Amino acid sequence: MSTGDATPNMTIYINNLNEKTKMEELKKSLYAVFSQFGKIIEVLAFKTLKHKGQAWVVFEDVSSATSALKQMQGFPFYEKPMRIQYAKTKSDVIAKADGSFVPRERRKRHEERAEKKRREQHHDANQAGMGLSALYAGSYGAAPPMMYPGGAKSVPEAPAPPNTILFIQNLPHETTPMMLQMLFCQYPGFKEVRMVEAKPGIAFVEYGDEMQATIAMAGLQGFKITQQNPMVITYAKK
DNA sequence: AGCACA
Repeated sequence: MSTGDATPNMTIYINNLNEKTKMEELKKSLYAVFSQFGKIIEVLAFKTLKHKGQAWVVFEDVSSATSALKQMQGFPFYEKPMRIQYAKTKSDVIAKADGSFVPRERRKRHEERAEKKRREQHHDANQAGMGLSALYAGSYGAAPPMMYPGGAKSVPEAPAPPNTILFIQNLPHETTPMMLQMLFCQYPGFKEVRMVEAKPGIAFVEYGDEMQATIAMAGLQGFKITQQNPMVITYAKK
């Protein structure tokens, strides 16, 4: 039972990203889906052959990285499930901040004539903006692959396009609308929870717009009300 | 598959 490979780190390493996604778009979207777990200091991605399909998200603290890793594991992103690990080493931004940064050997670049920056600039993580429209482009509403250690399987469900209404499945039968409200109202734009008496185990949750619904889905995907019941969230059919 | 520091 491998619990994951690396030891906890403020930075998560993500691979299996869609390599067709353009860099700025990718970074913005990563920022958009991960900032719910805590303050993000930096998002890094590179287009070089060796680093395509990979990214690093640097959080302000490890607990954010840990919940991001757990909650977003396997999350469908540009039509591919994210694979997330802790980064193997400390990010430079962090090392610079805590004084442990030592400049590494130059990469093998024949040209290194300009050593430029001598003052570190602090990235203000607030300028990320809403990059979520990008997410909607890919068909992103399909039921995500469930890979929860609890072993519950997802209910097969036809892919639905983004919607302001989320469809929640695999709830324990004792779930009440109030319980769901407490969970879902944490996310901006929350409007209401609807449950159908005749159909236990499912619910509908509505948000003001699709972007808000998407954030809530990402945040609560797989959330377990009981150990046996990781919730499965998809967009409701229109 | 591939762990960097635009």
